[in-house]
Amino acid sequence: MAQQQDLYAMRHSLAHIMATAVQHLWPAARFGVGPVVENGFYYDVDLGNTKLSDTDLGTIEKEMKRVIAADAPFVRSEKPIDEAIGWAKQAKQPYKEELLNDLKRAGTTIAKDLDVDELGLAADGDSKVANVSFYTDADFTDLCRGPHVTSTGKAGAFKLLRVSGAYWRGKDTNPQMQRIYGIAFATEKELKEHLAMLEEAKKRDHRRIGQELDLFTFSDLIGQGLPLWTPRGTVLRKQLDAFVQELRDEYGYEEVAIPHITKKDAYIASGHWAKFKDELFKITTREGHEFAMKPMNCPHHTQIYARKPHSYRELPVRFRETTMVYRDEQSGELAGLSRVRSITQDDAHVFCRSSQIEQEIQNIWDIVERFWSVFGIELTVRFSRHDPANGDAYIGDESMWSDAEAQIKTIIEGRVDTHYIDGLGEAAFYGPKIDFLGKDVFGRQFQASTIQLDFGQPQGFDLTCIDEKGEKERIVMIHCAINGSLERSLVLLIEQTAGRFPIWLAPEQVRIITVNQEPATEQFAQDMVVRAKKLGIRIGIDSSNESVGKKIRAAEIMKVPYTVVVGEKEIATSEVLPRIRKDLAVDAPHTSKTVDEFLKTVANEATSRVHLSSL
RNA sequence: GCCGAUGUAGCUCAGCUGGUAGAGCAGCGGUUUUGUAAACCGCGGGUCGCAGGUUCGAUCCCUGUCAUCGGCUCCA
Repeated sequence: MAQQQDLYAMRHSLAHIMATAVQHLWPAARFGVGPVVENGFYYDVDLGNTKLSDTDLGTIEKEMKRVIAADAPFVRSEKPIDEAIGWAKQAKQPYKEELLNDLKRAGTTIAKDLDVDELGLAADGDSKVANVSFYTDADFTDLCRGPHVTSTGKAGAFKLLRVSGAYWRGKDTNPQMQRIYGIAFATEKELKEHLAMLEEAKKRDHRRIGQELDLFTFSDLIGQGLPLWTPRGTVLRKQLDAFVQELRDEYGYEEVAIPHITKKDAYIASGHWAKFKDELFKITTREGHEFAMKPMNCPHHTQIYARKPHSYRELPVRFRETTMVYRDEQSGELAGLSRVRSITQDDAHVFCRSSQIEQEIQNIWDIVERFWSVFGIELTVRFSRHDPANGDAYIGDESMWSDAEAQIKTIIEGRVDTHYIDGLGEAAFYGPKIDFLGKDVFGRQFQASTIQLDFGQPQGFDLTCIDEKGEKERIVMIHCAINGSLERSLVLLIEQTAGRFPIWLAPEQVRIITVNQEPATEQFAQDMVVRAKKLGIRIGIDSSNESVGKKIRAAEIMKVPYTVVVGEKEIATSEVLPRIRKDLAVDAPHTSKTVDEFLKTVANEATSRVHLSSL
């Protein structure tokens, strides 16, 4: 614990040292905030027209090393708030001045967009700020609560990684500052280890593996954020989806199918038009009607529900469909498969009575758990609730929201106790959500599975059932996606496995390698393929005129689970000695089997959805 | 969309401050008939992302544009 605090102080101190260096190099620099983040720190600076590029990082690092070598002490001081504001004015630090003014006005129970750590609060929990604290090192003084190391020489090992734009206080209507990022550790050794780990992470990047294993591609001609799935990648998608369908079938979901466009009217009724009209791909027909590519499936599904009256006895009605939706995301947000414009949702909608909400959510959560546990992937639960301070962003009244959220909270706490993130302001505009967050190989978090409660669309589309008294009753909708999107699932899956997919997922499960090109060998291999295909095994042959060693290597690189070399020996004995991919071979010795035995084993494994081989 | 960086063969990359491009792997052809992570020889392949401009001449300099990467913002 003490060590963690030390590291925090080091990183925080490095942020100040970096600011010191920046001030030396660009005396007119105006500073924003400079907090500690995971593995390091950053500082937001405004250098006017000077734009930093990566080459400036070296210059800043050099100056930082000079500041560190001087080993200047960090000195704490305190000023009354008004005096502090005067200081900021005099020092020509408008951003600090703004923060101090906010602090004076709002006290310590400050607006949430203020970074508390960055403010020089002298006393915690006091609603009226009397004094604020400052830290000075060398010739740089900054508003800051601390703590810091005692002197600049004790700041530890660091490296500046990058510079990027960042809006002042996170608002895109504010001026953009330059954010300089660094990582820092107590020792050089730990720093090196972290850098090595980042290099390792790059090798698992789904974009790289997607290319190496030939899973998907992008084309400038087709467009940004529109992945094209190769035969191998398509196998992965189909298998994932089949798994979800299988799970959902157990819980009474029925498959439906809808067109990919719709009239704009559907989104006006759902409420999406008002909020998301700029993010729709719009289509104007030759007769001047406005259509849009569907950005979600709920309005379509509501109309399937609404085709006829429903008795309360039929409820819950559960529709599922895996289909693409299209969203015109801003170009700068697109990234590999984790953010795309054509999103494959394994979407489902439950139409039910209020009294059925809890059971339905529990069932969905069961599916989510059963799905992800097969891959050994643990997701973080987030309770995504509305922000009462931002009422305009949501439909419905406050009491509806607080009731729904209370219900969801009880469910969450019943399942994970306190192990969830409180997502204030993360709700959908129509209702609270339970989101399941995954992390990519670089630690970037994004939503995968999601369960969403919706009171808005049943109203917008006037969805009802006939209750026990023969009267119309307003129903509730639950939206859920287990994968979230197949694209995002594949990010998690590819990076988790580094492309070493379990057998049931592997695009190519068995590869036959011929020793020579004799007709008898070819024939033996072909026979094996025919038998394998009958068992539903995905099998390939490499009968190219290359050495066995080279062909083995090629199969290894493609992470094929089973490689079988066939030649005179196999023809003579009708037995094969399968080579098993290393990660699968842990508890599966390489032993000879007859061809039929071998293929049967593979076929069993291919349906069992277990990770490890039991051959 | 905003800030910064990058864009050379299918892939990974080289190309010295302007004189129209190279390597390895992959591919194709041949020799070889191969036994569990790279046989040997040869060949083809690039309007240097695209479009303008400057210049006698542009992969290299300038402008625009498209795409990728890292952040910011956004995410039904």
